[in-house]
Amino acid sequence: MTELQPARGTHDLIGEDQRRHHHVAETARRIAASYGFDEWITPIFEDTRVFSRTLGETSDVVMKEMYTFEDRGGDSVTLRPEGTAGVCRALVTNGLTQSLPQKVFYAGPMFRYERPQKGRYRQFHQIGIELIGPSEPLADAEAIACGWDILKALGVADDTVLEINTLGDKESHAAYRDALIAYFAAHQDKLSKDSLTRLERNPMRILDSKDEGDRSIVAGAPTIEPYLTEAAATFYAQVQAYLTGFGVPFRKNPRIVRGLDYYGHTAFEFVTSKLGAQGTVMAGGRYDGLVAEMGGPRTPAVGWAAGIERLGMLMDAAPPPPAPVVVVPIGEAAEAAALGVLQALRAAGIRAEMAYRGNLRRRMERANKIGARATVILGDDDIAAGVAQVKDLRTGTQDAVAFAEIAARLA
RNA sequence: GCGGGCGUAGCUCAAUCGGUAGAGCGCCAGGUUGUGGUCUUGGAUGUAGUGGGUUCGAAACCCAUCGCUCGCCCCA
Repeated sequence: MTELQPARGTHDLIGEDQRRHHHVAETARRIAASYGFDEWITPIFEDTRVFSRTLGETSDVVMKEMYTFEDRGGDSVTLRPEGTAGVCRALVTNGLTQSLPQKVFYAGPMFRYERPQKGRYRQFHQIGIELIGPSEPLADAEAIACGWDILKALGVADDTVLEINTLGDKESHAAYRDALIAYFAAHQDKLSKDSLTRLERNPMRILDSKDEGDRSIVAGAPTIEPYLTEAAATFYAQVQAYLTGFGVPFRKNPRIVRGLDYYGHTAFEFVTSKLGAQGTVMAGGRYDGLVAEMGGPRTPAVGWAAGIERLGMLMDAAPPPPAPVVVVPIGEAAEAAALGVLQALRAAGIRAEMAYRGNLRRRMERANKIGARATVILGDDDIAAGVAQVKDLRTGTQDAVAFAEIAARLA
């Protein structure tokens, strides 16, 4: 490969791509702020243990998907594969476990070493929120409502459905897990090869197998509800009641699972059918066990994360940048006067550009091409008279405006 | 990590059976050196992803490699 290319799974965000990206992040930031979330900016790389600790031993495979390397001092660091672990680490290292609740919003790049697919990259970007402290089911519903509002504001809510499930508390979860293993073990002969290995290392994952044959077996598998303790069942019912109270439509999906131990109770995903196999657009749940694994006191928390690229692909179009005003001097003498006009426009908050080169016709063409809404044409006669020709490129009308009034005229 | 499809101009894409590469758009310049959009005339651009092989001859066939894409695995 002689020509330089972006590294595999990375991409440049330019033009429309950048605008979509920015619009997703800004919209999320604004709406999260209205819910009382403050933005945290945590490091893009962390001590590898920040992630390995939370991922536990399920994950000799998972470790292979992280960007982990030794720095020059011999310490193992990892480019963050997700946002929650870093936020929990920051909560602990900043002593904020004494100041709960903390309502955190974040946005930024994440890194996973995997095979790129539609909406799935090695460097990608996520937005997310974490509501740390409350153990009440109202917090779960509020986090979800915030996510729903963001999807609505982005115009993607119509193509998206919220699916919720409960993972129960420890007791419920253990009982359900045993029941599932017993069920699938009884159907071992009909399970796919992949699911047989799942049965060994991560039986819950059989529930979202994509294999045709597995699906019919999964269809008959037990759901968690009969195994819920009374407390867990009540919690789940309350989450649903609050969601209804917030006006968030949802569908129960007993097949939603989470791989790691620190998850419990609520698990949810916003799903679209418009992105092929990568249909989950926002996912989250309650993780009361994570802060403790980070070395802090046991602290309840709930949150979600969403891929900016995926949301950007679902959006109709990003709002276009404001149309500029172009200042067009005719001749060298006029250029000096044009600089003053240009800066006056900018000072008034108007997006203004200078037409650098070519004859008048060329400069007008240029202005038109970049989508200018108006041009301010400055000739020697005009300058002598203290005016400029302000031409509206949409209507084609043009008239002389005194220097001092140009900015107000174009505001 | 595994499997399918694809890779030709800045972009979107053509080219019969293997005979030495084209269109549209865009770009640049002129028609019009004080007025854009429409019109019109002309112009530039390709290491055919890369490397190897078969052949008198390869964009086309074969192998490898890189990248993109769709799916699987995984999904914190």
